[in-house]
Amino acid sequence: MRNPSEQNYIQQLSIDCVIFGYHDKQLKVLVPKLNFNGDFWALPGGFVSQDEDIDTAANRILQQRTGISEIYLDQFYIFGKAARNSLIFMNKLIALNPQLLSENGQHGKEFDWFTRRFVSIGYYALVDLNQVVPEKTDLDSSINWYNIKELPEMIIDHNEIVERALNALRFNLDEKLIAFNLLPETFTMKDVQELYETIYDKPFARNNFQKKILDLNVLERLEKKFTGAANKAPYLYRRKG
Amino acid sequence: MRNPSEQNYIQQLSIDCVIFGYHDKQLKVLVPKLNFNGDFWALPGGFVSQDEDIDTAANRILQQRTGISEIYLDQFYIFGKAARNSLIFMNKLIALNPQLLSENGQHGKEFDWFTRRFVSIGYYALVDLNQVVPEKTDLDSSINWYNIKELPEMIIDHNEIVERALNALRFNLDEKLIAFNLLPETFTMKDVQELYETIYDKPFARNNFQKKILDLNVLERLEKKFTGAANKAPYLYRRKG
DNA sequence: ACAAAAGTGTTGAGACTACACCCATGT
DNA sequence: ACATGGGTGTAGTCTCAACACTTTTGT
Repeated sequence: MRNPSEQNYIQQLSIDCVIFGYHDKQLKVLVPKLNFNGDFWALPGGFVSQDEDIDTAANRILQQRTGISEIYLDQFYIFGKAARNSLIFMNKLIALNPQLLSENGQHGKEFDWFTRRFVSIGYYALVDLNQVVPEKTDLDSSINWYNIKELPEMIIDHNEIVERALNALRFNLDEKLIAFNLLPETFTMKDVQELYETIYDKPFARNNFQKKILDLNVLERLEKKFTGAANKAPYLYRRKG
Repeated sequence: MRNPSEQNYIQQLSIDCVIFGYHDKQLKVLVPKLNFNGDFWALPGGFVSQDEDIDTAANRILQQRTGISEIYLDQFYIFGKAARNSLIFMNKLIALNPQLLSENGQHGKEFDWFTRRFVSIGYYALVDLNQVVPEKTDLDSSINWYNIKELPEMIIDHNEIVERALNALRFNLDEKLIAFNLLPETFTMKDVQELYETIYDKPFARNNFQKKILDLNVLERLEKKFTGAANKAPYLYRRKG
Protein backbone atom coordinates (compact mmCIF):
# COMPACT_ATOMS: atom_id res chain seq x y z
CA MET A 1 0.00 0.00 0.00
CA ARG A 2 1.34 3.38 -0.91
CA ASN A 3 1.36 6.15 1.61
CA PRO A 4 -2.35 6.89 2.12
CA SER A 5 -1.60 10.50 2.97
CA GLU A 6 -0.54 10.98 -0.63
CA GLN A 7 -3.58 9.28 -2.09
CA ASN A 8 -6.75 11.10 -2.91
CA TYR A 9 -8.71 9.71 0.00
CA ILE A 10 -11.37 11.27 2.18
CA GLN A 11 -9.54 12.32 5.30
CA GLN A 12 -10.32 10.97 8.75
CA LEU A 13 -12.78 8.46 7.33
CA SER A 14 -11.97 4.77 7.28
CA ILE A 15 -13.66 1.47 6.64
CA ASP A 16 -13.17 -1.53 8.89
CA CYS A 17 -14.33 -4.94 7.77
CA VAL A 18 -15.28 -7.91 9.88
CA ILE A 19 -14.93 -10.85 7.50
CA PHE A 20 -16.82 -13.84 8.84
CA GLY A 21 -16.05 -17.37 7.77
CA TYR A 22 -17.22 -20.71 9.07
CA HIS A 23 -15.34 -23.95 9.43
CA ASP A 24 -15.44 -26.96 11.69
CA LYS A 25 -18.33 -25.68 13.81
CA GLN A 26 -16.49 -22.47 14.51
CA LEU A 27 -17.22 -18.93 13.46
CA LYS A 28 -14.00 -17.29 12.28
CA VAL A 29 -12.82 -13.78 11.55
CA LEU A 30 -10.05 -12.93 9.10
CA VAL A 31 -7.48 -10.75 10.87
CA PRO A 32 -4.12 -9.54 9.57
CA LYS A 33 -1.15 -8.95 11.84
CA LEU A 34 0.79 -5.80 11.14
CA ASN A 35 4.29 -5.96 9.75
CA PHE A 36 6.14 -4.21 12.58
CA ASN A 37 8.04 -5.20 15.66
CA GLY A 38 5.51 -5.91 18.38
CA ASP A 39 2.22 -7.74 18.27
CA PHE A 40 -0.29 -5.53 16.52
CA TRP A 41 -3.45 -6.91 15.01
CA ALA A 42 -5.99 -4.79 13.14
CA LEU A 43 -9.14 -5.54 11.19
CA PRO A 44 -8.79 -5.37 7.41
CA GLY A 45 -9.57 -1.82 6.53
CA GLY A 46 -8.94 0.99 4.18
CA PHE A 47 -10.01 4.37 2.97
CA VAL A 48 -12.49 5.86 0.56
CA SER A 49 -11.34 7.54 -2.63
CA GLN A 50 -12.85 10.86 -3.57
CA ASP A 51 -14.66 9.36 -6.54
CA GLU A 52 -15.71 6.10 -4.93
CA ASP A 53 -19.00 5.07 -3.26
CA ILE A 54 -18.40 3.80 0.26
CA ASP A 55 -19.98 0.47 -0.69
CA THR A 56 -17.58 0.23 -3.61
CA ALA A 57 -14.66 1.00 -1.32
CA ALA A 58 -15.72 -1.74 1.07
CA ASN A 59 -16.03 -4.16 -1.83
CA ARG A 60 -12.57 -3.22 -3.08
CA ILE A 61 -11.02 -3.73 0.34
CA LEU A 62 -12.72 -7.08 0.74
CA GLN A 63 -11.71 -8.26 -2.70
CA GLN A 64 -8.09 -7.33 -1.99
CA ARG A 65 -8.05 -9.44 1.15
CA THR A 66 -10.13 -12.42 0.07
CA GLY A 67 -9.74 -12.64 -3.70
CA ILE A 68 -13.54 -12.91 -3.98
CA SER A 69 -15.32 -10.34 -6.11
CA GLU A 70 -18.99 -11.03 -5.40
CA ILE A 71 -19.19 -10.85 -1.67
CA TYR A 72 -22.06 -10.39 0.75
CA LEU A 73 -21.52 -7.34 2.89
CA ASP A 74 -23.54 -5.10 5.08
CA GLN A 75 -22.85 -1.74 6.61
CA PHE A 76 -23.80 -2.09 10.26
CA TYR A 77 -22.53 0.81 12.37
CA ILE A 78 -20.46 3.98 12.42
CA PHE A 79 -17.77 4.25 15.04
CA GLY A 80 -17.21 7.88 15.82
CA LYS A 81 -15.93 8.42 19.35
CA ALA A 82 -13.70 11.47 19.54
CA ALA A 83 -11.00 9.36 21.18
CA ARG A 84 -10.85 7.02 18.19
CA ASN A 85 -7.30 7.61 17.11
CA SER A 86 -4.14 5.60 16.82
CA LEU A 87 -2.03 7.59 19.26
CA ILE A 88 -1.55 4.79 21.76
CA PHE A 89 -0.92 2.37 18.97
CA MET A 90 1.53 4.72 17.24
CA ASN A 91 3.45 5.37 20.44
CA LYS A 92 3.87 1.68 21.16
CA LEU A 93 4.72 1.14 17.53
CA ILE A 94 7.45 3.74 17.49
CA ALA A 95 8.88 2.63 20.79
CA LEU A 96 9.36 -0.79 19.23
CA ASN A 97 10.21 0.45 15.75
CA PRO A 98 12.38 3.56 16.18
CA GLN A 99 13.57 3.36 12.58
CA LEU A 100 10.10 4.57 11.52
CA LEU A 101 10.89 8.00 12.87
CA SER A 102 13.96 8.49 10.73
CA GLU A 103 12.16 7.10 7.71
CA ASN A 104 9.11 9.29 7.92
CA GLY A 105 9.89 11.93 10.47
CA GLN A 106 7.66 12.28 13.50
CA HIS A 107 5.98 15.21 11.85
CA GLY A 108 5.85 13.71 8.40
CA LYS A 109 2.69 13.53 6.40
CA GLU A 110 2.08 9.88 7.07
CA PHE A 111 2.44 10.27 10.81
CA ASP A 112 -0.01 13.15 10.78
CA TRP A 113 -2.44 11.16 8.69
CA PHE A 114 -2.46 8.16 10.97
CA THR A 115 -2.51 9.85 14.35
CA ARG A 116 -5.57 11.92 13.66
CA ARG A 117 -8.97 10.91 14.90
CA PHE A 118 -10.86 8.62 12.51
CA VAL A 119 -14.54 7.98 11.98
CA SER A 120 -14.89 4.43 10.78
CA ILE A 121 -17.66 2.71 8.89
CA GLY A 122 -18.17 -0.87 10.06
CA TYR A 123 -18.98 -3.49 7.44
CA TYR A 124 -19.36 -7.17 7.98
CA ALA A 125 -18.87 -9.70 5.21
CA LEU A 126 -19.96 -13.32 4.93
CA VAL A 127 -17.78 -15.58 2.83
CA ASP A 128 -17.34 -19.23 2.04
CA LEU A 129 -14.09 -19.76 3.87
CA ASN A 130 -12.95 -22.40 1.38
CA GLN A 131 -13.09 -19.97 -1.50
CA VAL A 132 -10.96 -17.36 0.24
CA VAL A 133 -7.26 -17.06 -0.46
CA PRO A 134 -6.24 -14.62 2.29
CA GLU A 135 -3.91 -11.98 0.92
CA LYS A 136 -1.50 -9.86 2.89
CA THR A 137 -0.90 -6.26 2.02
CA ASP A 138 2.53 -4.66 2.33
CA LEU A 139 1.56 -3.64 5.84
CA ASP A 140 0.83 -7.18 7.01
CA SER A 141 3.19 -9.80 8.35
CA SER A 142 0.44 -12.42 8.32
CA ILE A 143 -3.28 -12.81 7.79
CA ASN A 144 -5.21 -15.62 9.45
CA TRP A 145 -8.60 -16.89 10.40
CA TYR A 146 -9.20 -16.66 14.13
CA ASN A 147 -11.95 -18.34 16.06
CA ILE A 148 -14.22 -15.50 17.14
CA LYS A 149 -13.88 -16.64 20.73
CA GLU A 150 -10.09 -16.56 20.55
CA LEU A 151 -9.40 -13.28 18.81
CA PRO A 152 -6.12 -11.52 19.52
CA GLU A 153 -6.27 -8.15 21.20
CA MET A 154 -6.55 -5.67 18.36
CA ILE A 155 -5.78 -1.97 18.12
CA ILE A 156 -8.13 0.81 19.12
CA ASP A 157 -11.72 -0.50 19.36
CA HIS A 158 -11.49 -3.29 16.81
CA ASN A 159 -12.51 -5.97 19.30
CA GLU A 160 -15.66 -3.98 20.04
CA ILE A 161 -16.30 -3.65 16.32
CA VAL A 162 -16.29 -7.44 16.00
CA GLU A 163 -18.74 -7.73 18.88
CA ARG A 164 -21.14 -5.31 17.28
CA ALA A 165 -20.75 -7.05 13.94
CA LEU A 166 -21.71 -10.34 15.54
CA ASN A 167 -24.78 -8.76 17.09
CA ALA A 168 -25.77 -7.29 13.74
CA LEU A 169 -25.22 -10.67 12.09
CA ARG A 170 -27.45 -12.40 14.62
CA PHE A 171 -30.07 -9.71 14.24
CA ASN A 172 -30.17 -9.94 10.46
CA LEU A 173 -29.72 -13.67 10.02
CA ASP A 174 -33.39 -14.61 10.04
CA GLU A 175 -34.58 -11.44 8.43
CA LYS A 176 -32.31 -11.49 5.41
CA LEU A 177 -31.62 -15.22 4.95
CA ILE A 178 -27.93 -14.60 4.62
CA ALA A 179 -26.49 -17.55 6.53
CA PHE A 180 -25.97 -19.57 3.37
CA ASN A 181 -23.25 -17.15 2.30
CA LEU A 182 -21.07 -18.77 4.94
CA LEU A 183 -21.55 -22.26 3.50
CA PRO A 184 -20.25 -23.96 0.34
CA GLU A 185 -22.58 -24.17 -2.63
CA THR A 186 -24.11 -27.42 -1.48
CA PHE A 187 -24.65 -28.47 2.10
CA THR A 188 -26.72 -30.72 4.29
CA MET A 189 -29.39 -29.59 6.70
CA LYS A 190 -27.09 -30.60 9.52
CA ASP A 191 -24.49 -28.16 8.19
CA VAL A 192 -27.03 -25.37 8.32
CA GLN A 193 -28.12 -26.30 11.80
CA GLU A 194 -24.59 -26.45 13.15
CA LEU A 195 -23.91 -23.07 11.58
CA TYR A 196 -26.92 -21.53 13.30
CA GLU A 197 -25.98 -23.17 16.58
CA THR A 198 -22.50 -21.73 16.27
CA ILE A 199 -23.68 -18.23 15.47
CA TYR A 200 -26.31 -18.08 18.20
CA ASP A 201 -24.26 -20.24 20.56
CA LYS A 202 -27.25 -22.35 21.50
CA PRO A 203 -28.76 -25.65 20.36
CA PHE A 204 -31.81 -26.05 18.11
CA ALA A 205 -34.17 -29.03 17.89
CA ARG A 206 -33.38 -30.99 14.75
CA ASN A 207 -36.86 -31.59 13.36
CA ASN A 208 -38.18 -28.14 14.08
CA PHE A 209 -35.08 -26.53 12.66
CA GLN A 210 -35.43 -28.49 9.43
CA LYS A 211 -39.06 -27.44 9.12
CA LYS A 212 -38.27 -23.81 9.77
CA ILE A 213 -35.48 -23.67 7.19
CA LEU A 214 -37.42 -25.54 4.51
CA ASP A 215 -40.45 -23.33 5.10
CA LEU A 216 -38.30 -20.38 4.11
CA ASN A 217 -38.63 -21.80 0.62
CA VAL A 218 -35.21 -20.68 -0.54
CA LEU A 219 -33.52 -24.08 -0.82
CA GLU A 220 -33.78 -26.77 -3.44
CA ARG A 221 -33.16 -30.37 -2.53
CA LEU A 222 -30.51 -32.21 -4.56
CA GLU A 223 -29.30 -35.79 -4.47
CA LYS A 224 -28.30 -37.58 -1.30
CA LYS A 225 -24.83 -37.35 0.10
CA PHE A 226 -23.32 -40.78 0.74
CA THR A 227 -20.42 -40.50 3.11
CA GLY A 228 -19.93 -44.21 3.70
CA ALA A 229 -21.18 -43.85 7.25
CA ALA A 230 -23.51 -46.50 8.59
CA ASN A 231 -26.62 -44.37 8.60
CA LYS A 232 -29.23 -42.81 6.41
CA ALA A 233 -27.69 -40.49 3.85
CA PRO A 234 -28.71 -36.84 4.21
CA TYR A 235 -29.92 -34.78 1.27
CA LEU A 236 -27.79 -32.05 -0.13
CA TYR A 237 -29.35 -28.62 -0.56
CA ARG A 238 -28.52 -25.57 -2.58
CA ARG A 239 -29.93 -22.05 -2.68
CA LYS A 240 -32.62 -21.56 -5.23
CA GLY A 241 -32.04 -19.18 -8.12
CA MET B 1 -23.41 29.76 12.00
CA ARG B 2 -19.87 30.82 11.31
CA ASN B 3 -18.14 29.72 8.16
CA PRO B 4 -17.73 25.98 8.68
CA SER B 5 -14.59 25.93 6.59
CA GLU B 6 -12.91 27.95 9.32
CA GLN B 7 -14.11 25.73 12.14
CA ASN B 8 -12.19 22.74 13.33
CA TYR B 9 -14.56 20.22 11.80
CA ILE B 10 -13.88 16.85 10.24
CA GLN B 11 -13.87 17.50 6.53
CA GLN B 12 -16.31 15.91 4.10
CA LEU B 13 -18.27 14.35 6.95
CA SER B 14 -21.72 15.62 7.84
CA ILE B 15 -24.66 14.65 9.99
CA ASP B 16 -28.23 14.83 8.73
CA CYS B 17 -31.10 14.53 11.18
CA VAL B 18 -34.64 13.39 10.52
CA ILE B 19 -36.61 14.84 13.41
CA PHE B 20 -39.93 13.06 13.77
CA GLY B 21 -42.88 14.59 15.52
CA TYR B 22 -46.51 13.55 15.79
CA HIS B 23 -49.63 15.65 15.83
CA ASP B 24 -53.22 15.26 14.77
CA LYS B 25 -52.81 11.71 13.44
CA GLN B 26 -49.96 12.79 11.23
CA LEU B 27 -46.28 11.96 11.34
CA LYS B 28 -44.26 15.10 10.82
CA VAL B 29 -40.67 15.97 10.00
CA LEU B 30 -38.99 19.22 11.00
CA VAL B 31 -37.44 20.81 7.90
CA PRO B 32 -35.79 24.21 7.57
CA LYS B 33 -35.90 26.24 4.39
CA LEU B 34 -32.63 27.85 3.42
CA ASN B 35 -32.23 31.58 3.57
CA PHE B 36 -31.47 32.25 -0.11
CA ASN B 37 -33.40 33.24 -3.18
CA GLY B 38 -35.03 30.11 -4.55
CA ASP B 39 -36.81 27.28 -2.83
CA PHE B 40 -34.20 25.16 -1.11
CA TRP B 41 -35.09 22.82 1.70
CA ALA B 42 -32.54 20.72 3.56
CA LEU B 43 -32.67 18.45 6.58
CA PRO B 44 -31.26 19.90 9.77
CA GLY B 45 -27.64 18.96 9.73
CA GLY B 46 -24.18 19.89 10.79
CA PHE B 47 -20.62 18.81 11.18
CA VAL B 48 -18.48 17.01 13.70
CA SER B 49 -15.80 18.83 15.67
CA GLN B 50 -12.40 17.23 15.99
CA ASP B 51 -12.89 16.66 19.70
CA GLU B 52 -16.53 15.60 19.59
CA ASP B 53 -18.15 12.15 19.50
CA ILE B 54 -20.50 11.79 16.55
CA ASP B 55 -23.38 11.06 18.93
CA THR B 56 -22.55 14.25 20.82
CA ALA B 57 -22.51 16.20 17.58
CA ALA B 58 -25.91 14.83 16.62
CA ASN B 59 -27.24 15.76 20.05
CA ARG B 60 -25.84 19.27 19.74
CA ILE B 61 -27.41 19.76 16.32
CA LEU B 62 -30.76 18.50 17.56
CA GLN B 63 -30.69 20.66 20.64
CA GLN B 64 -29.96 23.72 18.53
CA ARG B 65 -32.99 23.07 16.36
CA THR B 66 -35.51 21.85 18.92
CA GLY B 67 -34.44 23.38 22.22
CA ILE B 68 -34.71 19.94 23.82
CA SER B 69 -31.63 18.57 25.53
CA GLU B 70 -32.62 15.00 26.32
CA ILE B 71 -33.69 13.65 23.01
CA TYR B 72 -34.14 10.16 21.68
CA LEU B 73 -31.95 9.58 18.67
CA ASP B 74 -30.60 6.71 16.72
CA GLN B 75 -27.91 6.43 14.10
CA PHE B 76 -29.51 4.46 11.27
CA TYR B 77 -27.43 4.65 8.09
CA ILE B 78 -24.47 6.27 6.44
CA PHE B 79 -24.91 7.85 3.04
CA GLY B 80 -21.75 7.64 1.01
CA LYS B 81 -22.39 7.72 -2.73
CA ALA B 82 -19.52 9.34 -4.57
CA ALA B 83 -21.97 11.66 -6.29
CA ARG B 84 -23.18 13.03 -2.94
CA ASN B 85 -22.16 16.64 -3.33
CA SER B 86 -23.89 19.96 -3.48
CA LEU B 87 -22.76 20.95 -6.96
CA ILE B 88 -26.21 21.03 -8.50
CA PHE B 89 -27.57 22.80 -5.47
CA MET B 90 -24.72 25.31 -5.42
CA ASN B 91 -25.09 26.06 -9.13
CA LYS B 92 -28.80 26.73 -8.79
CA LEU B 93 -28.10 28.71 -5.66
CA ILE B 94 -25.54 30.95 -7.29
CA ALA B 95 -27.65 31.42 -10.40
CA LEU B 96 -30.35 32.81 -8.13
CA ASN B 97 -28.02 34.52 -5.66
CA PRO B 98 -25.15 36.02 -7.67
CA GLN B 99 -24.13 38.24 -4.78
CA LEU B 100 -22.75 35.16 -3.05
CA LEU B 101 -19.92 35.05 -5.55
CA SER B 102 -18.68 38.51 -4.77
CA GLU B 103 -19.08 37.93 -1.04
CA ASN B 104 -17.15 34.69 -0.89
CA GLY B 105 -15.47 34.33 -4.22
CA GLN B 106 -16.18 31.30 -6.31
CA HIS B 107 -12.89 29.85 -5.23
CA GLY B 108 -13.13 30.93 -1.64
CA LYS B 109 -12.74 28.54 1.25
CA GLU B 110 -16.43 28.27 1.92
CA PHE B 111 -17.29 27.44 -1.65
CA ASP B 112 -14.64 24.74 -1.72
CA TRP B 113 -15.90 23.34 1.55
CA PHE B 114 -19.49 23.01 0.42
CA THR B 115 -19.01 21.72 -3.10
CA ARG B 116 -16.90 18.76 -2.15
CA ARG B 117 -18.36 15.33 -1.83
CA PHE B 118 -19.79 14.57 1.62
CA VAL B 119 -20.32 11.37 3.51
CA SER B 120 -23.27 11.86 5.80
CA ILE B 121 -24.35 10.03 8.92
CA GLY B 122 -28.11 9.69 9.17
CA TYR B 123 -29.75 10.07 12.58
CA TYR B 124 -33.41 10.02 13.34
CA ALA B 125 -34.86 11.67 16.43
CA LEU B 126 -38.21 11.23 18.14
CA VAL B 127 -39.60 14.23 19.97
CA ASP B 128 -42.76 15.40 21.64
CA LEU B 129 -43.80 17.97 19.09
CA ASN B 130 -45.42 20.16 21.74
CA GLN B 131 -42.16 20.58 23.61
CA VAL B 132 -40.24 21.69 20.56
CA VAL B 133 -39.61 25.33 19.85
CA PRO B 134 -38.21 25.14 16.32
CA GLU B 135 -35.19 27.38 15.96
CA LYS B 136 -33.78 28.77 12.76
CA THR B 137 -30.07 29.11 12.26
CA ASP B 138 -28.58 32.02 10.35
CA LEU B 139 -28.82 29.91 7.23
CA ASP B 140 -32.57 29.36 7.51
CA SER B 141 -35.43 31.51 6.34
CA SER B 142 -37.97 29.28 8.06
CA ILE B 143 -38.25 26.00 9.88
CA ASN B 144 -41.49 24.05 9.90
CA TRP B 145 -43.11 20.74 10.56
CA TYR B 146 -44.14 18.99 7.36
CA ASN B 147 -46.44 16.04 7.07
CA ILE B 148 -44.19 13.17 6.00
CA LYS B 149 -46.45 12.54 3.04
CA GLU B 150 -46.20 16.15 1.91
CA LEU B 151 -42.52 16.90 2.23
CA PRO B 152 -41.02 19.53 -0.05
CA GLU B 153 -38.39 18.43 -2.51
CA MET B 154 -35.11 18.72 -0.64
CA ILE B 155 -31.54 19.02 -1.81
CA ILE B 156 -29.30 16.12 -2.77
CA ASP B 157 -30.70 12.84 -1.40
CA HIS B 158 -32.49 14.22 1.65
CA ASN B 159 -35.86 12.85 0.62
CA GLU B 160 -34.31 9.40 0.38
CA ILE B 161 -32.78 9.88 3.82
CA VAL B 162 -36.26 10.48 5.26
CA GLU B 163 -37.55 7.33 3.59
CA ARG B 164 -34.79 5.25 5.09
CA ALA B 165 -35.33 6.88 8.46
CA LEU B 166 -38.99 5.92 8.37
CA ASN B 167 -38.09 2.35 7.53
CA ALA B 168 -35.61 2.26 10.40
CA LEU B 169 -38.24 3.73 12.72
CA ARG B 170 -40.78 1.08 11.73
CA PHE B 171 -38.19 -1.62 12.12
CA ASN B 172 -37.16 -0.51 15.61
CA LEU B 173 -40.52 0.53 16.98
CA ASP B 174 -41.53 -2.79 18.49
CA GLU B 175 -38.01 -3.85 19.34
CA LYS B 176 -37.00 -0.77 21.28
CA LEU B 177 -40.34 0.53 22.61
CA ILE B 178 -39.56 4.02 21.45
CA ALA B 179 -42.93 5.17 20.18
CA PHE B 180 -43.76 6.93 23.44
CA ASN B 181 -41.05 9.47 22.73
CA LEU B 182 -43.41 10.94 20.15
CA LEU B 183 -46.23 11.43 22.66
CA PRO B 184 -46.72 13.85 25.55
CA GLU B 185 -45.96 12.62 29.04
CA THR B 186 -49.49 11.27 29.53
CA PHE B 187 -51.67 9.82 26.83
CA THR B 188 -54.61 7.52 26.28
CA MET B 189 -54.45 4.11 24.68
CA LYS B 190 -56.26 5.53 21.69
CA ASP B 191 -53.45 8.04 21.25
CA VAL B 192 -50.92 5.21 21.14
CA GLN B 193 -53.01 3.23 18.71
CA GLU B 194 -53.48 6.17 16.36
CA LEU B 195 -49.75 6.81 16.50
CA TYR B 196 -48.97 3.23 15.52
CA GLU B 197 -51.58 3.32 12.79
CA THR B 198 -50.01 6.48 11.45
CA ILE B 199 -46.48 5.14 11.48
CA TYR B 200 -47.34 1.81 9.90
CA ASP B 201 -50.10 3.27 7.77
CA LYS B 202 -52.50 0.46 8.60
CA PRO B 203 -55.26 -0.14 11.15
CA PHE B 204 -54.98 -2.25 14.30
CA ALA B 205 -57.77 -3.99 16.21
CA ARG B 206 -58.56 -1.95 19.30
CA ASN B 207 -58.79 -4.68 21.94
CA ASN B 208 -55.82 -6.65 20.69
CA PHE B 209 -53.71 -3.54 20.41
CA GLN B 210 -54.47 -2.57 23.98
CA LYS B 211 -53.52 -6.01 25.19
CA LYS B 212 -50.29 -6.00 23.23
CA ILE B 213 -49.19 -2.61 24.51
CA LEU B 214 -50.12 -3.32 28.12
CA ASP B 215 -48.34 -6.67 27.96
CA LEU B 216 -45.15 -4.78 27.20
CA ASN B 217 -45.33 -3.80 30.84
CA VAL B 218 -43.78 -0.38 30.37
CA LEU B 219 -46.82 1.75 31.08
CA GLU B 220 -48.49 2.72 34.33
CA ARG B 221 -52.17 3.52 34.41
CA LEU B 222 -53.11 6.88 35.88
CA GLU B 223 -56.48 8.51 36.51
CA LYS B 224 -59.19 8.76 33.88
CA LYS B 225 -59.33 11.55 31.39
CA PHE B 226 -62.71 13.28 31.37
CA THR B 227 -63.17 15.19 28.17
CA GLY B 228 -66.82 16.04 28.60
CA ALA B 229 -67.75 13.69 25.79
CA ALA B 230 -70.77 11.48 26.25
CA ASN B 231 -68.89 8.25 26.64
CA LYS B 232 -66.76 6.26 29.02
CA ALA B 233 -63.64 8.19 30.01
CA PRO B 234 -60.39 6.57 28.89
CA TYR B 235 -57.51 6.02 31.27
CA LEU B 236 -54.37 8.07 30.98
CA TYR B 237 -51.07 6.25 30.85
CA ARG B 238 -47.46 7.22 31.43
CA ARG B 239 -44.18 5.43 30.88
CA LYS B 240 -42.96 3.60 33.94
CA GLY B 241 -39.72 4.68 35.57
C1' DA C 1 -29.82 -57.76 13.28
C1' DC C 2 -27.96 -53.65 14.84
C1' DA C 3 -26.38 -48.84 15.71
C1' DA C 4 -26.28 -44.35 14.03
C1' DA C 5 -28.21 -40.53 12.01
C1' DA C 6 -31.80 -38.64 8.91
C1' DG C 7 -36.66 -37.87 7.80
C1' DT C 8 -41.43 -37.25 9.26
C1' DG C 9 -45.61 -36.90 12.26
C1' DT C 10 -48.25 -35.45 16.40
C1' DT C 11 -49.42 -33.03 20.34
C1' DG C 12 -49.69 -29.15 23.55
C1' DA C 13 -48.65 -24.41 24.91
C1' DG C 14 -48.54 -19.77 23.87
C1' DA C 15 -49.41 -15.80 20.66
C1' DC C 16 -52.27 -13.46 17.70
C1' DT C 17 -57.02 -12.53 15.41
C1' DA C 18 -61.79 -11.79 15.17
C1' DC C 19 -65.92 -11.45 17.20
C1' DA C 20 -68.81 -10.35 21.02
C1' DC C 21 -70.24 -8.26 25.13
C1' DC C 22 -70.25 -5.14 29.04
C1' DC C 23 -69.36 -0.56 31.24
C1' DA C 24 -69.04 4.38 31.96
C1' DT C 25 -70.39 8.99 30.49
C1' DG C 26 -73.17 13.17 29.17
C1' DT C 27 -77.37 14.41 26.85
C1' DA D 1 -83.12 5.73 28.23
C1' DC D 2 -79.83 6.27 24.79
C1' DA D 3 -75.79 6.85 21.81
C1' DT D 4 -70.97 6.85 21.98
C1' DG D 5 -66.71 5.11 22.77
C1' DG D 6 -63.67 2.53 26.22
C1' DG D 7 -62.62 -1.82 28.63
C1' DT D 8 -62.68 -6.79 28.78
C1' DG D 9 -63.61 -11.79 27.65
C1' DT D 10 -63.57 -15.79 24.64
C1' DA D 11 -63.18 -18.97 20.83
C1' DG D 12 -60.53 -20.13 16.67
C1' DT D 13 -56.26 -20.10 14.18
C1' DC D 14 -51.39 -20.05 13.70
C1' DT D 15 -46.70 -20.70 15.28
C1' DC D 16 -43.30 -23.05 17.65
C1' DA D 17 -41.24 -26.31 20.86
C1' DA D 18 -41.05 -31.07 22.64
C1' DC D 19 -41.78 -35.68 22.14
C1' DA D 20 -42.15 -39.91 19.47
C1' DC D 21 -41.73 -42.83 15.67
C1' DT D 22 -40.07 -44.48 11.10
C1' DT D 23 -36.56 -44.95 7.41
C1' DT D 24 -32.13 -45.54 5.49
C1' DT D 25 -27.34 -46.91 5.56
C1' DG D 26 -23.02 -49.87 6.37
C1' DT D 27 -21.21 -53.24 9.42
